[in-house]
This record gives sequence, structure tokens and C-alpha cells, in this order.
Amino acid sequence: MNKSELNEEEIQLWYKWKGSFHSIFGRVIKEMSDHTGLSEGDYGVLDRLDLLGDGSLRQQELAESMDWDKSRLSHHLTRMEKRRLVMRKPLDNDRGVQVIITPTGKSALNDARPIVSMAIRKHFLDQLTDQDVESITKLAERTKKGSAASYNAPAP
Amino acid sequence: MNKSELNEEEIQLWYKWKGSFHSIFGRVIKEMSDHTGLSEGDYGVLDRLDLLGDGSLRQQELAESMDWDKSRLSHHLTRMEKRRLVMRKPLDNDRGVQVIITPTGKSALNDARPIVSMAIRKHFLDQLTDQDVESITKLAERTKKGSAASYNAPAP
DNA sequence: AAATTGTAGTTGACGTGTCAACCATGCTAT
DNA sequence: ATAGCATGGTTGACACGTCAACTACAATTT
Repeated sequence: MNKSELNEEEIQLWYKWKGSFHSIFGRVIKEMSDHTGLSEGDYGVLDRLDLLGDGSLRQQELAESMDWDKSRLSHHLTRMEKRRLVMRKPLDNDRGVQVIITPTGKSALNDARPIVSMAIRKHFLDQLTDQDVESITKLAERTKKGSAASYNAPAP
Repeated sequence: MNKSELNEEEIQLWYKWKGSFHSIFGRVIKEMSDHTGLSEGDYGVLDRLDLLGDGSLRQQELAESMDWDKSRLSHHLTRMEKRRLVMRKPLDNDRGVQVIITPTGKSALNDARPIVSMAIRKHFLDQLTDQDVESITKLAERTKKGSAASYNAPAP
């Protein structure tokens, strides 16, 4: 009975929201991958291996920290292994797998960090007013019902 | 010289922004595709054919209105044609192609409309404060430098 | 001990996106 | 006329994502 049709403004708001996200996000990722050859996923993996695991993590922990399912991560690691960015090593006690960043991976990550930072600042942070920051923060708070992974960096 | 490192809050803001978007957007799309079998792309194509073209558009106009490149659209239409959601018909004067919504496509679209509306209301609009709305609107304004496609529905 | 369940990860199939190369045709300039 | 160039679209290769089915083995249950 509740028809719930959206009016023009509501539809436009949805499109604006989508549009801003894709535009900003796309610019950041493109800047990184143009300069480093890493994709967003590559960077996420390497970053977590480095910061959360000091170079290596169990595959499962890595998956959780990225909020990726095991299949997605498995496929992605297979591709990254081919490019020598990471290695996999089976654990024999536990039946898990250790994912280890290679020197190549570490160096790619180090190259990417400043570029990513600059890109996020330029395309995202510099575009935001204080009100936007507050809005984003609160919306995230309201939104994150049951989505575990919020990537809290390891304690200092 | 400009190191431009991000501090913890800045990084977290980026992750919160990404997280909210994916969470909300994912819920809307999942609700639609669970109930109708249409993907986001399918819906976008059908919606524009219906509203902008009254059932058909030149492939290139469709591409522009979606802000997709011709290759992406060509691949997508090939898949949609297989499922009988649209048809392609070559134009002989001009060397273009007319994309036409089929009865199947039209009916799928009509089924999807209320579901999409409800999902957008539930997962997106209902989560927003007035401040969020203002923030989204203004950010989109500031952001849309040179990105043509903002999908303005045809005049009433 | 044998059967069941749970955990960790892999695999294949297929939809989606991007890029570069290609094809066909119409337009323009020589 | 012909040589280029622009337009509109297709194609193939490959990266990325998702789903369901599968393997392997450890831990419990019976």
C-alpha cells in the first residue's frame, strides 16, 4: 500500500551522491594506479600486511581486516603472487596459510604511500567543508551496523 | 618537499566515507537484484531507454547519458540482448545503432521501479539528516567539474 | 573407530569493467 | 578520385567480484 515513489529531488540526491563518490574515488585510484601500477585491492592487501601484520598475516585475518570473503581474497592473492607482490606459505600446525609481503611488494607499497596520501588530500580532504566532515563521520556511525571491518590501525 | 602525510583522523575519514558508501549502495543494489534479477547496469539502461527515449535510444546517446564508454556499453548490451531485455537495430542512414527495450525489459523495469524506490528510501534517504542532504548536494556541486552525465529526467 | 560438523582455503563459471586494437562508413581536403 | 580523418561500434584479452561446489583436515559426537 505504501507506494513510496521518489520525487525528483530525492532521485537527484541519490544520483549526486553516487556521482560524487565515483568521481572522487575514481580520481584517487586512478592517480595511484597510473603512478604505481597497483590497484585498490593490491594497495589494501599490502597496506594491511605491512601495518597490521608487520609483513605477514594469516589469510583469514587478512580477509577479515579487508571485509572481503575468502574467495575474493584467494583469487586476488593468486594474481598478486604471479606479480611477486606477495608469497603464500602453508602453516602446518594449524591448516591455514600465511601471506607474506615480498621485497617487491614492500617497495611498491612504499612508493605508493605518498601518492595515495597526496591523492586523498587533493581529491577528497581538500574538497570537504567542516560540515561535510561531520556529516561523513556521523553517517558512518549510523551506518555501520554489523559491518565488522573498519580498519583500525595497530596501536602505536 | 610537501610530504602531505595523512594523520589518523584523515585516514579514518576516508575509510568511513568509503565504508558508508559501499554499505548503503550495496544494500540498495542487493535488494533490487535479489527481487528482480536485474543488476545496477541493467536497471540504468532500461530506466534511460524508458524515460529519456520513450523506449529506445541511439547507442551513443545511451552511453553518454550513463557516462559509460562505448565499449562498456557494447559488452553490457550484448549480455542484455542474450537475456531478451533489449534489442539492437542498425540505422541505415546514419551508421548508428538503435537500442530498443523489449516487452520483457519493460516489464522487468516496471517490476523493479517500486523496489528500487523503496530500497533507496530505506537504506539511503531515511538515514540522512537535513545536514547530510545539504552536504551531499553541495559536495556534488563542487565536485562535478566536467563530468557530463547527471541524468536529468526528461521535462514533465 | 566411524560418522558428523566446522574451519581454511581453492576452484570454475560467469558477470562486470577497462584498454587497446580493429572495422566500416561517411566527411573533408588535396 | 583518393587519401586521410572522424564517427560509431565491436572485439579480445585480461583484471576484478560473486556464487556455489569442492578439498582437506581437525574437532566432536555417537
